[in-house]
Amino acid sequence: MQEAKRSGGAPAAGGGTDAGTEKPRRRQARGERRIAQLLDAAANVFCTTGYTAASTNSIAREAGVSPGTLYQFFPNKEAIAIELGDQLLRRWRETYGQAFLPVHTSLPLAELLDAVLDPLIEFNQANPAFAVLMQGSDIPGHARLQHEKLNTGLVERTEEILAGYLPDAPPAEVARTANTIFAIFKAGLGLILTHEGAERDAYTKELKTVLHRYLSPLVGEAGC
Amino acid sequence: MQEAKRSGGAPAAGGGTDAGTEKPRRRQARGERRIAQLLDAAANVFCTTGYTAASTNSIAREAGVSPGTLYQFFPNKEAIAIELGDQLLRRWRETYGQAFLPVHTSLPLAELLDAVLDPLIEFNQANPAFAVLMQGSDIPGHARLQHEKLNTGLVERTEEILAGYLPDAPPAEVARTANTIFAIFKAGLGLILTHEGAERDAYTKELKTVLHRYLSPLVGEAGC
Amino acid sequence: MQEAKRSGGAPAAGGGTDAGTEKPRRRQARGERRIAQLLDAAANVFCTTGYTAASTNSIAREAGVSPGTLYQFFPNKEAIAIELGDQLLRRWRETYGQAFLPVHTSLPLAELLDAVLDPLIEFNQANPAFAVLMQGSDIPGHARLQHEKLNTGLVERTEEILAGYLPDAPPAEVARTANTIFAIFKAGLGLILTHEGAERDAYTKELKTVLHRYLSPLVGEAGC
Amino acid sequence: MQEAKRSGGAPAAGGGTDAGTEKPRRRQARGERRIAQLLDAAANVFCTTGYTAASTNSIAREAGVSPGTLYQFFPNKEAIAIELGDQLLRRWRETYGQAFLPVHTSLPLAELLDAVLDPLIEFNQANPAFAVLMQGSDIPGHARLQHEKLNTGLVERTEEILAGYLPDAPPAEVARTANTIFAIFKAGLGLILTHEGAERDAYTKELKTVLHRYLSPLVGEAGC
DNA sequence: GATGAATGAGGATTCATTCAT
DNA sequence: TATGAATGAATCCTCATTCAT
Repeated sequence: MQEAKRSGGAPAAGGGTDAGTEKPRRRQARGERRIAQLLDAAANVFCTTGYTAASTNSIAREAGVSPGTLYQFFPNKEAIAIELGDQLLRRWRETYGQAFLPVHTSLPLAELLDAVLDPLIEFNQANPAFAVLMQGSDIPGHARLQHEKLNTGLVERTEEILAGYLPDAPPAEVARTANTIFAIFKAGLGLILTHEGAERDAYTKELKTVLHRYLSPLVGEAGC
Repeated sequence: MQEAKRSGGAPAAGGGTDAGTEKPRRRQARGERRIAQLLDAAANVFCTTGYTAASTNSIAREAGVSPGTLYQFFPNKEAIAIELGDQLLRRWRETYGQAFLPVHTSLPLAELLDAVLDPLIEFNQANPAFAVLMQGSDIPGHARLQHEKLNTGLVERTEEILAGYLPDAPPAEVARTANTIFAIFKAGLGLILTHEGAERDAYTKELKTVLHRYLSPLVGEAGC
Repeated sequence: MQEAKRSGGAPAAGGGTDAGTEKPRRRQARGERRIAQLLDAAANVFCTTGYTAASTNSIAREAGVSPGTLYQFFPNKEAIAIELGDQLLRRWRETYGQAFLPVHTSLPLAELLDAVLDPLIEFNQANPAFAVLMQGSDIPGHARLQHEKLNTGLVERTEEILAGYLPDAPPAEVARTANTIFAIFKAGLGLILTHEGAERDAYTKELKTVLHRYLSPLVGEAGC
Repeated sequence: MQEAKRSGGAPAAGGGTDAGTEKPRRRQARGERRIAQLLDAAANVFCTTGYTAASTNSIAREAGVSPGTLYQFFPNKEAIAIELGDQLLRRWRETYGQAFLPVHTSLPLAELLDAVLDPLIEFNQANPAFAVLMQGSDIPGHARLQHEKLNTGLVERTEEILAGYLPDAPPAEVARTANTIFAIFKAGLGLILTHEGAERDAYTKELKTVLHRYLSPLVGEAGC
């Protein structure tokens, strides 16, 4: 689950390929594991109780470590959320990120939506904390977390794709459209994640329908 | 500071205007005022800090009463949120509710959307706590609050209207569509409330566009 | 020990002499008692462990109340020290303060020293926390506490008396002399309070000797 | 940052000059360096935050080593303070100590004071931790640290000098006088170290004045 | 009904110290 | 030796809730 970073290599001292950059760590094998444990635990707790109600003690307990251990790796609760967001975004990019580059060339809208949404939804199902942090209507002073990292990343990506389809639209309008798309996506994602089985699929389809109908006039496709 | 309301008066019984229907709760006028004070304060505090971070003490302070007084009217924090939701829903119905009944007859979609959304948005601007409680991504065990009251109320209303337009659709589909509409509405409302001036208007328009494009095929109108 | 504030009067509502000024309190009889208890406890704990090592929980425990109760009256540890300092200074002034006014007229130095030091030493023996707060080499950011309250009060008083004796000295020099006197006093007080019986008396005498010899040339008295 | 002093020369034992007595601790050169590092760091931290508020972790961090390393050389925080006091006293003796032996022969008081105080003040300016540990009004159970080491050392030295001047005084009185002198010195030192430039010099002079006036009658000199 | 005092468990965070590597 | 991870009790402080007046 958390072993995504250093696949190969000796467990203690990181092989020999990039010797030199590894000096200031050393005994961090254990530490890295702990960090992963803690982030996992935080993801669970954030999903279960939300950010505000999540206590650092409960995260530590969930991770099976003492409170002090948590604070050896994170200076406070916010830092945990930030690092978790970063990690999820990184993981997202590593997992699906590359697939996006070719996407926005000039696919038909329906296929574009499939290509973009399916991986996102899949990733959110596998990492429900992602949605929690994106939504983040819980996190005090959340603009920092939300817009600087998770959302900005995705909104900007949306803007880029959008700009490819709407080269003539004024940037403010593109931004507004991207925000709207993203808000709709989050709303639909909420419905998808709170349903299961056939209903979940139906809501997935519905989300695509909404976005297709919203966007087809913009990109000059027949929506009817 | 806090004893400003204890005018004179007998401890148990006061006026006499509405005797008859209201007999056993005469001197509850004071109580009603207290409740209104407290709910107002709660609305402010919930908007400012969110539900979880709002403390009952801060609500009492904001209301200018003591913590003990708060607990004379509400058994716990959750009850405050529930009652606030009820009150807002009641207020909503009192203010705009009647106007809805005739609405869903057979207006063109665009006008229906105006007729439904404009009051809702207006009401949410005036009562931002409404949005907070609707969104409610803060409130632990929120399904109870959300779906039992605010949302259900509005979603059901949406379903009713929708059913008027789609008499042949299976109920499950109507429900799903209503949920989708409502989710989109909340998402758009979030954008609207977090922007101001021209941007706010633009997002309002965008929300209507989204819904119009989503719904026009359903209701058999030309959307293109 | 802490009943110095409202000697006479009914326990609950403070007699009738100053009716009118008592409104905004009401149930604070209990509260005042608690505050006194807490300040007493703080005095003990500060004396025993010093400011930094004193924990708010230990103060509450010493006072026989829960931590929460402490925080109903004091926002934090510093506030306790400040209020304790204020209370001690107030008590000092109430107890001996008036006696000082006539003092500095034109007593012979030896008698002035007796008149000033004996009450101060006596008061410090009765209220050892006074010395702790004066010394205050413990309290972080202590300039606020020390110089604004306890010390300033006494140093200024020293300056005034001194200025009476040295009308021609430049103010900077008077200030320096006052600081020196006060520092010597605190040093001597430390010795006095850490000894007992005959030794204590001997150190008291020694302190007076030091100050007498230091000051007699200044005030134009034969010191030899 | 912290290894700035290890210029040439082994500080205590290292080198090779006195081989023979030091045989079994060859490779302790590293250890000595570590200890010096740690004590330096402790001195800084104690000066900055005081003993109680200084954390062993912060000392280790300031020294650029891990907490575990610190505990390889010191069993606990108190031991660090004790060893630091010892080291400072040793350093004091190495630097100025010898000069004292001839001092107390029979200098005039004013010159004696210069001869004793100037180096002490200078040393304290260079090693502010010395004053912190001497004062030590922070250190819980400080009698141990204070009187067993720093202070005793200096007080005893004062007693010796004093006894040279007052051969007929009873020892208890000599001890009391020495304590008084030392207390005055510490008080004056506090004033000196908290002022700068001309004020610092003025307070230095004032301290000498105080002591001169206090002592001249004792040693049979004309103080007027 | 109203007040404000009282509670104590729980929150985030730190710290002296120990342990595995 | 040195490291840095680990601990858990203790720190300050808050909070929902209750109680005496």
